[in-house]
Amino acid sequence: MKIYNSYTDSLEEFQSIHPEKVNMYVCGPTVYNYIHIGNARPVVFFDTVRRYFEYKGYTVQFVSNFTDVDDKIIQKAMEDKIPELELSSFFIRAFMQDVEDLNCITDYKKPKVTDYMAPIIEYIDHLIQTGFAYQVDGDVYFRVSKIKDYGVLANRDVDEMIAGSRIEVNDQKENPLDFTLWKKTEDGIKFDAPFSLGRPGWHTECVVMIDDIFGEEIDIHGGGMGLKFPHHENEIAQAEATHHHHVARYWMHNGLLNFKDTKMSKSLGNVIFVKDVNEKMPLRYYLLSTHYRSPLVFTDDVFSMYVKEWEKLESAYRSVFYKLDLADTLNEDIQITDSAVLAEIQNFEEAMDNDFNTANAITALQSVLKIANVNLRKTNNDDLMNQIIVALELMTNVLGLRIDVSRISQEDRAVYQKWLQARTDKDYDLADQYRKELMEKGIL
RNA sequence: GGACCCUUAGCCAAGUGGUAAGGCACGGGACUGCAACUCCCUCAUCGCCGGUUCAAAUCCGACAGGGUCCUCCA
Repeated sequence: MKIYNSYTDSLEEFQSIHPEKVNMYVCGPTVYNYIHIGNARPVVFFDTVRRYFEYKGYTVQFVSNFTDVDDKIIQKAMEDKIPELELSSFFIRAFMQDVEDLNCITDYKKPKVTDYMAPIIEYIDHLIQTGFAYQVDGDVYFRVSKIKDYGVLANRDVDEMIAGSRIEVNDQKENPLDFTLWKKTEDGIKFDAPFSLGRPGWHTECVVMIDDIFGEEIDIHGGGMGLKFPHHENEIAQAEATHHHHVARYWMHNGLLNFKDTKMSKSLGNVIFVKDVNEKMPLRYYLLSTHYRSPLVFTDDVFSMYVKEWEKLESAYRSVFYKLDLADTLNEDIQITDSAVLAEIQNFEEAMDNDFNTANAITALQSVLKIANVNLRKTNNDDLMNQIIVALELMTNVLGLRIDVSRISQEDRAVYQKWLQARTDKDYDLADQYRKELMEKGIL
């Protein structure tokens, strides 16, 4: 399979460091608010990446952090007059609820900055000892000039960045590009370190967590395009300083989500929270409808289109399922042998193998729906119908699209028989009554 | 000031040198007791201009429009 590596800006054949195993880390949220649908994009996408690797037979160790120490958290906590940890734990729970509602796998490791304070301090201290960092009046900065590859990930020329800077230079730094490892603070939660009473910078946590949990370079590091610079660049700089590798073999960055014509961001205030979107599966479907590296535009009209497509998927799947269930011929242990269905599974895998092209994978899914609908009214094709169910399940599992169906109860079966009988009797008033009941349950 | 990205039918979206996948909407049929669902058919020469090539949506250049980033902002 091929993955687009942001570090080299090219499509590369994926080769895991350890056979049959994928170690991946995705930058998680700073927990001071609910997440919006733009924040949900990497969450859903990298969950899908994980699912596909598992489908391919890999064991995936998936890690995603929570940044629970940060200026924004401190500020919000002060506004709300509650302790920082109370605020962050509230939004961690809210995040997990959203993640679960989006049908993401939730049993992954979720380290928090507050759990890693000692190793982070130790790590910063080590950088100072080795000359990669320096202290100025209680603050600690990373010495970027020591890293010769700095700027490779973000594809930036260091000299140009300095020349083009329009931001006021912090004259405490040796070099304007140096970034904060530790910040001496007056307000809010503070931690005791040899440098000062303060809090860590944002860029160190991921490196320390990855080192602690994986103990070596990992296969994949993911996150939003917006994190590429400076966050990921700085992670790499630190890893080069201490571990002499680039954190990950493959860096993956998803495109941002725009709301109408600008990006959706908390600071612009044009956000739609995940928790406020009722149609969670259509949301997931929408987020996967475009290749992950392309920008995605959200408007109500576009979203309603995906709500509709989702309903088509759901209704076709249910129709096939209930057809088999009513005939008592449901059999999900069947082998797929139908050439058309097999071809679509192959298309699906080829799409996913090609840098997780979920847009094309969805096309394969839709083709299976077509096969289902075309054959739904035919008889004596239970075998094919069962193969379709298996194929749909395979695809929707990889994409994380959950369709709720359950076996039809005895009572509903009776209603179904009565409906058929009433139609045979041409008693349409009665038939319509039964039909309404069955439709409300989604059986028809 | 600098770097990078995007522009495919009414809408969403694949496609990276060989004469435009798929979905939604529209229109025309079919099925149905009526309806819903579903099915069949129809629906674009790829922002604009110029260049390279036997051949370009796909490569190069200019222009227009949109977007992101440029030192503690996720």
